[in-house]
Amino acid sequence: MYKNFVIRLGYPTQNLTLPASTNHTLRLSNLPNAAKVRGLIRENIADLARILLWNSERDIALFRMGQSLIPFASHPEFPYNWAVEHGEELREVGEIAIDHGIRLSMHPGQFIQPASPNPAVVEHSLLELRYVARAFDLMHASDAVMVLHMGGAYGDPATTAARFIEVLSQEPDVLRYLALENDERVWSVPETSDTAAALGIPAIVDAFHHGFNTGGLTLSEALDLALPTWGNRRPKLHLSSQDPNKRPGAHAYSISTNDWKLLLEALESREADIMIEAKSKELALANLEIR
DNA sequence: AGATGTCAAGCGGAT
DNA sequence: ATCCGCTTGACATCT
Repeated sequence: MYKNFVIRLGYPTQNLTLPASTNHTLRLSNLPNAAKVRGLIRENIADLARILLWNSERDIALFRMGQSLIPFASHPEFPYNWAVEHGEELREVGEIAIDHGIRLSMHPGQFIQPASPNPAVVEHSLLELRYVARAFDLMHASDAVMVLHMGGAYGDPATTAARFIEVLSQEPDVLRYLALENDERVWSVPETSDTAAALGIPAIVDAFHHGFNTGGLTLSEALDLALPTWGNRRPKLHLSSQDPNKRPGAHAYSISTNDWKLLLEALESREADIMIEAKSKELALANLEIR
């Protein structure tokens, strides 16, 4: 049914209307309390199921799960084998997504630095990426996307990009889901697209970040470069708007009409899955006219 | 009871 | 040289 839409929309982490969150977590000091951890994970999975059903009733075809779906999943002190104990629950919630044609994603955060010169940071980062791949596997989420920034450049972007490629080329399980997103300071679309191409994976254009760090490209040119990296998969994009009362780069409550119009114009008739990153989460989708 | 500050992790940039 | 922001919920500690 969703194939009828050229543009599909989604939102991250939580639903304010229900309300429901896939990002319930706990303090590290409480991690030894396995009963507490189990309960939180079941709460995240139950809320994910509620969100997926809510989305399906409104033809919302994308959802980004919270990175704490399994809190501290990659931490060495995690108290039990989460993939075994929650495997069936993850399979069941994954089936809801499949049944309703909803594409899932996750977005490991700023501490994930696979190109770090520090081997310990690289290893922690890989553990986190493998957690995401494992969760997707257990959910049978074959079209899911693991969205990642390339992290620091350590004063030498070319060498760092080469190291990023070298490290991740050893991670076939991660590469099946991984996509590289441009950021507002360090890595622009031409750089993420080149790195992604070298790894045989796609690049996500974040239209808002692109405005701060264009790499010399218009938005339209950036899309021309990144969209083909998706091959025959539906391309993913990110969109957000500037909060007028906060520092440059801060996400607004909703999407400005102009930003939406500019992205649609740059896309022309091409299809895309657009993740809407707004403080008002699912509420921000209501004003966006899709084709 | 309610408000506040801190919590695993790493970067780049502002000051 | 130090600090802040990235994002959000949990929760220890305070009033």
